[in-house]
Amino acid sequence: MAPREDLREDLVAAAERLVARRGVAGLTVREIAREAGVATGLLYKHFAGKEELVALGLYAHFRSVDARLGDRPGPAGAGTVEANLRAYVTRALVLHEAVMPAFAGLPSEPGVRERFAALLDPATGGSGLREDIADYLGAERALGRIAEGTNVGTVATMIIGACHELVLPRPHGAPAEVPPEFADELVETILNGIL
Amino acid sequence: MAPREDLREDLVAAAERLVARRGVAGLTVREIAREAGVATGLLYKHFAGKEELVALGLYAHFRSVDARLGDRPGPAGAGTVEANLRAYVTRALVLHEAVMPAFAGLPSEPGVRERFAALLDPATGGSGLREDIADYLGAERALGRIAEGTNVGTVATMIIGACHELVLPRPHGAPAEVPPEFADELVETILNGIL
DNA sequence: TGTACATCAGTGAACGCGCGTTCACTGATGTAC
DNA sequence: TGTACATCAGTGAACGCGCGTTCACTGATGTAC
Repeated sequence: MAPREDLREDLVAAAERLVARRGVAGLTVREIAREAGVATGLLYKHFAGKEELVALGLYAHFRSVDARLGDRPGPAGAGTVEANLRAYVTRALVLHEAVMPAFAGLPSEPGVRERFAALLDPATGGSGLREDIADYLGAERALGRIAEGTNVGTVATMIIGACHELVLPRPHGAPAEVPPEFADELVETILNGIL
Repeated sequence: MAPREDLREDLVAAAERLVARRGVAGLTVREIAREAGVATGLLYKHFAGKEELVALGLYAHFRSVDARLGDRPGPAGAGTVEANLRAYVTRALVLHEAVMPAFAGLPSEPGVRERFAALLDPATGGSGLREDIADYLGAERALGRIAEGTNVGTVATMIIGACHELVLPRPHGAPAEVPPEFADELVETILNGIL
């Protein structure tokens, strides 16, 4: 039989589709092989085992969503801080909505989590967006466009955390839907406070 | 053999200890039975199955942590808004730190999640703390101690989300440690903004 | 009080299942002559 | 070109394992006489 040179990529792509569709929890090698249209055993000719393949599929999904986000907001100094922050909030919401279901099952799969972490850029550690926001705010602070005493790390955590929280599945089934004015309200509060 | 009247409670307590120690992911009925000091089969004389028992153990853990938190901050109008909010942030941090590891595996166990959700007060839906904070802020707003236009739901989401985010396990192993000044910084930003 | 029996809380080996993984096999292709 | 053979990508039944669940059994207790 003729060798398929791209079979490794096909298998990763199959895993990626399944991860995007149903998350890492409960995936089976038989399912992935069926999705790729090959026999189960073939998988072990290309990967150390299920965990490596699933981690690669998850990573591919993550990268794909990240790439779809387009250019980063900013740079600092351009436009208004308000508009830039709103763009970052929207970015965080889209990222979390697209990626959350896939990641939900990760804590139950320590092997996959470790392999996935090893694939991430060690510098950013996978929380790239949080660092992006903190860096952006640090630059604005240096330009004097936000308060001197601002703790940019805390603010970045608040923004990411609020998006995360909003998208998180509630105990009763599906996550609450995101109110359309959420990004506006969030940025307004961050900029002006509530006093 | 003499019937043990409190065996049902013993089994739930055993499940609670294991859930608190290692989370819901990967628990086995044999483990729970061993922890309770009884034979595996006995479990099925008291519960519909593993999922019911684990859900009850998780609920007991949740209630136990919640009870340990003590009285709610507030009421609105008393003390300063700053001090009250700081108390709520501390409360949210403690709750998340104590409860997060146990809940981490829930998305992979839909049966347990459903049974757990059914145990929660249908009114609060398990996000009781978020509602508490929103209610508190609503009352302060009515008293004129915070800005009239404040969207209390968004602010509550930001507070809970930031605590959640901070406590969440990172891709690389354990969660980042909580900086001691985090609560102060968070409240300061919420109150005054960053402009 | 003593004895025979019924009850039933509790036991734990056994069952069925689905999983990740292995491995003896297949058959199309490339090569030697 | 035709033929015999080696190669090796790909197959999928079979294996071993751990799981949730079941069920025939045990033996201490309560009861009847």
